[in-house]
Amino acid sequence: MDRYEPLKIEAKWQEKWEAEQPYRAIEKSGMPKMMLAEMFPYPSGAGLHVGHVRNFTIVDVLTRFYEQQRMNVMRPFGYDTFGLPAENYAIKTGVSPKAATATNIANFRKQAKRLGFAIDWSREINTSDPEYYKWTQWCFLQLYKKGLAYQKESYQWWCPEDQTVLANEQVENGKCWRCGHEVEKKKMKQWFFKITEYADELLDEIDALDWPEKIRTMQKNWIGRSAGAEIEFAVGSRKITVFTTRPDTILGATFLVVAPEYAGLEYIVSDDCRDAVMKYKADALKKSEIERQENKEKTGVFTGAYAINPATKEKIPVWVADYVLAGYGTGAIMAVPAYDERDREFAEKFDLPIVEAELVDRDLYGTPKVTYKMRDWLISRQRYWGCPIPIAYDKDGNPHPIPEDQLPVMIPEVDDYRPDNSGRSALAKAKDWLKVEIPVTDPKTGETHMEEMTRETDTLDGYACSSWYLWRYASPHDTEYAWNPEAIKYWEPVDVYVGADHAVAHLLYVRFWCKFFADEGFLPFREPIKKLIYHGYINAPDGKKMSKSKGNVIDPLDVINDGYGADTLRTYEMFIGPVELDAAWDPRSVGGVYRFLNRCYNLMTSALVPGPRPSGPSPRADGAISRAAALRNTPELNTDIIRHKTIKKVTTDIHKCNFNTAVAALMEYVNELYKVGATTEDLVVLAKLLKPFAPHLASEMLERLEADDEWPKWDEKYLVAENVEIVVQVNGKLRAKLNIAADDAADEEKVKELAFADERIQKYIADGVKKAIFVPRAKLLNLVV
RNA sequence: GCCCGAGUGGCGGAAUUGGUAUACGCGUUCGACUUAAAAUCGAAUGGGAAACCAUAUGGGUUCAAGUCCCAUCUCGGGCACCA
Repeated sequence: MDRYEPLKIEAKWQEKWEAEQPYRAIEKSGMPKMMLAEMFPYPSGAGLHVGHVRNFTIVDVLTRFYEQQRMNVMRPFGYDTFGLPAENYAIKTGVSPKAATATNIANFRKQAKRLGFAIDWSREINTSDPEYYKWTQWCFLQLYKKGLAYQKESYQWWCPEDQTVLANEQVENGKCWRCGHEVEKKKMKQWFFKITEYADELLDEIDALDWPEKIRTMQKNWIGRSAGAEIEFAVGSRKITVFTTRPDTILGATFLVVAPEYAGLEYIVSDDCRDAVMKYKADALKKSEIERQENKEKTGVFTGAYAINPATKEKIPVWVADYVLAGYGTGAIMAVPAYDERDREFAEKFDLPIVEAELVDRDLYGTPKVTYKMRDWLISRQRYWGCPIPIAYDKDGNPHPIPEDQLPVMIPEVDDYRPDNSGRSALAKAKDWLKVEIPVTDPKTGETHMEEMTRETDTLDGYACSSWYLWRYASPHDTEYAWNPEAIKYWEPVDVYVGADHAVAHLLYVRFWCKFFADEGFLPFREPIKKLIYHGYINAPDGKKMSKSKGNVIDPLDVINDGYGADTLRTYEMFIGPVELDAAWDPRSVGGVYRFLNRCYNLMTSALVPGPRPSGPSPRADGAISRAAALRNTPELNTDIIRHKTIKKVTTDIHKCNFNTAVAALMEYVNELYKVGATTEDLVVLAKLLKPFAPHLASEMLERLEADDEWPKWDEKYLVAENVEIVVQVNGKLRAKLNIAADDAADEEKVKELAFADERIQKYIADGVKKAIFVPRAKLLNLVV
């Protein structure tokens, strides 16, 4: 007996796809293009997890859906390979990050192929490949040339465990996003990208994007624009400039507060207060972010200095307190305890005056100023396994860019991957590599000579590598350009981008780089991603996060190899719930999806067997199929209506990314076909609609049915039934359903006549009907008694 | 604390502009097939004997409310001294 054996079918089709590579994307002018991508994975040693499968399957369903509609589709694939896990593994085992990465990529590729994704494998990229990071360095140099990559000495987040600085976006609740260790503040000279240059545009254009509101709100909050004013307060011969959003409250400003890290603090502090202020500053710097958050009790000390309020001309004291943040505004505020809750709390604690003053004109004493919460993006990392920053220093310590023709700056081979104790990465251990000859032009004579310099030993934040990879997909092997201008013009921006993480960091950085490279004339668009699908996580059956330590991890490859196959896994993960919500894995529901695919297969085989239906018991298909077969071809029971209804439902559901209800509609269709019998046309349509979810089974069905996979169209004429059901309510309650001819259903008088004559209705309307509301659109009649 | 989002059967979840609540799947029960089990197929499945009552709770608007309005409770997410 022919039965559904997913592992056999899937092996057959995967072999065929491997040999034929049918998903190559080729530019075809005049043909509408559709480019789709997932947030490329970090290939860990553990292999694919169920979350990857959800992510990649969403992209695959859409890819196949558009491909079947004969759009010119590109669905590339790549690996985000720099980062701490590979480096820490190297420190522990001595296996080089390069070798470990190669092994992990091979495993990921194999597993992705086992899931049957419609990937153009010729467009595979890897951020730690020198052919790739050469261009990451090129991007850095473009930003450097325009002053958007710069060095600054300031207090930075430092992770003592990973021995590296971190960007603001990589500190979560005062802890390192990678290892969870508490972070500290450390004063260091570091490289930054000037993302704040684009703060306004990043904010203003976000609402025009087809992105989930949640992400747009998070980005807006992160950028955090506030309009206010800067006001100068004289302090002896010096001055303190404060930022305020309420310059109109200046008459109530009874003291100033500066942050502990405030740059001019040591110059204004009086001698008798100096010890107390310096001690307070030292304590504040030592405090971890966690401690600062836990203790919101106001603390602070008087500096001994007084400022002149420019509005009242009164002398007001200057305090230092850690509730004022060094990095925001000017690091100094005018405290108006009558209007600001925090200032009031501080004033009450330290017995400072609170004055309920009148408001003044906003522009009277200050200059208008817009401030952002977002800071510039700190990109230096004191780690080995990253993209080297293409910079060298002369003997005076001045930075010089590595000339573009010397790229890539290769990562040197070392024996020990540990950072050295001086706060430098392991790159510092490659003594020969450190020395480099850089051409220097004398500004006076215009002559160029070579000068020996020392290379930068910091590497770039991995987010830099992922800030441009979507463009590399357009021309992944180009040796002349980071992205080929013609290819980028055809394929991009990305039409659909799918992911579950990086709401602010990555998704803000790609927008920033896009705007910069558009300004430089390298990109013909200013937003890189048209539509973003942000899907939920898949949790363990107990609803908790899957984790190795809890032992509740579901391995997708186990699900496949248990006999369910990739089609069941894929379809299940689309059926699991609304795409944007988290879902809990349910092993029994996986079985339900398997049964559904099995029913699809049996429907086909029983229809394809010529002659009388198989009789008697059989392993998978028996009586009901026979009955369905017996009903087939009986003209009264044609399936045109349900077929067209299903085409419409599945098509519109996929457009709306309602994958769970699309699968439900297919299940409903199969259930119907089991009852009334399937025509060949029904089976072909079923296979076509099923293909995005279960491509192996669907391909097998289409082959046996000798049909192509072109997406079917529905015809509205089949959706208009000859008879319709009219709902009759009495006082809003369902009392009867009338099955009447479609022509009569639009006729109010006719419907009423039939309803009044219906015995189920008569008993409710014996005392007369006050009002009758007929809604043809809803096919509903409501009688008010 | 502030800003969003969500509360629907035993469970995951469906329900155009307000218009038949509970699609689909799981689970459960019964039946067919089988020596038996599994698998498969079929039937039933919100509660209640019924009238009726049910979409977190209490009000409101409406001929009609899961959907709109007000209040309350619970859960989830984001931000968190941003002046």
